[in-house]
Amino acid sequence: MENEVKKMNQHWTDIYYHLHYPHDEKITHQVIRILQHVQKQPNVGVNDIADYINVSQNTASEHVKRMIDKALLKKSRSQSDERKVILCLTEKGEEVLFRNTSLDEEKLNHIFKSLNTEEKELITEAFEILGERSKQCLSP
Amino acid sequence: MENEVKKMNQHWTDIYYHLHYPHDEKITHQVIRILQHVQKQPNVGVNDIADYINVSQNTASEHVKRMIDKALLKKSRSQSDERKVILCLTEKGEEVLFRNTSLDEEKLNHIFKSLNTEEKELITEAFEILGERSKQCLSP
DNA sequence: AAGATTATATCGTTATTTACGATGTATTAT
DNA sequence: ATAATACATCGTAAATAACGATATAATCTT
Repeated sequence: MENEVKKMNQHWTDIYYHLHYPHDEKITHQVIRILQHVQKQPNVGVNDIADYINVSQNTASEHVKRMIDKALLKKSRSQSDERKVILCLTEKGEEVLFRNTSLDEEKLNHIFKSLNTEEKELITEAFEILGERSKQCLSP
Repeated sequence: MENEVKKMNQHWTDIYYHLHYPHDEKITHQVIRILQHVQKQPNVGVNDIADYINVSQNTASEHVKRMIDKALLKKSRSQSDERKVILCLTEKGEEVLFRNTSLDEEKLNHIFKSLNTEEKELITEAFEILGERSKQCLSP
């Protein structure tokens, strides 16, 4: 059981290493993590980011500012509370996040073409199950 | 088919978002990528890194220097050619890479416990297949 | 053996990033 | 009216990242 998990992680990192996009942009982990958080959680504000990446509020604010300057994020205010900022990804933000966390669709397609129907179904279903179950874990 | 791939990427990012370790260290993408490359490829030297992350040779050399200072990498020289540096990960390097690219074993274990035997086998096999096939793609 | 090539290292420099404490400014709550 | 909340900005400090130029040592070529 323990072992299954370790092997799976082995495959997980192999898959990412071989199938990720060539990420040529110079981007930090913090920025990626902010993009992820904004994409996956609703109504993320500056303080949520500070908590999530574990920095002070002003630092988070500056991250957000820089990311808006780079057109990765858009900012609006909550209707119910005008103090609160609501962030969302710009198209560019989506794209940068995609290129830095997803698998290369071309390569994936290539692999899928080499699989038989049974294997394809197997993989599709495995990811469906794991994707759903992961959401039920406590959010990070 | 195209659609299968897109859905899979959706699950891929969901899984990572929900199951990654809380990475508290401030680390750049470049450093992670260097760690990955050194771990997954044999006999990586300074120039290999420069090519891989697309920077000039001196920049790569300085990355390596900083990473050695931080005890993420170890350096030795090739026996057959004393000019060539051979890099490998220190234990700390392995650990940092693990915490920044793998899935949280505890969370994975928790999920595995909630799966029935059939689902477990499904997932295990899916990752085995995908892990193997990904290695046959052209290396990045 | 001299010169060229290769692999890496170092230096000087520049720009950007990252983070924090302190302080300021709206907006909402009491 | 005052306090609390959510965010923004300023000043500052340290680290990072990148490059061109130059240096060094090992290996290859002729």
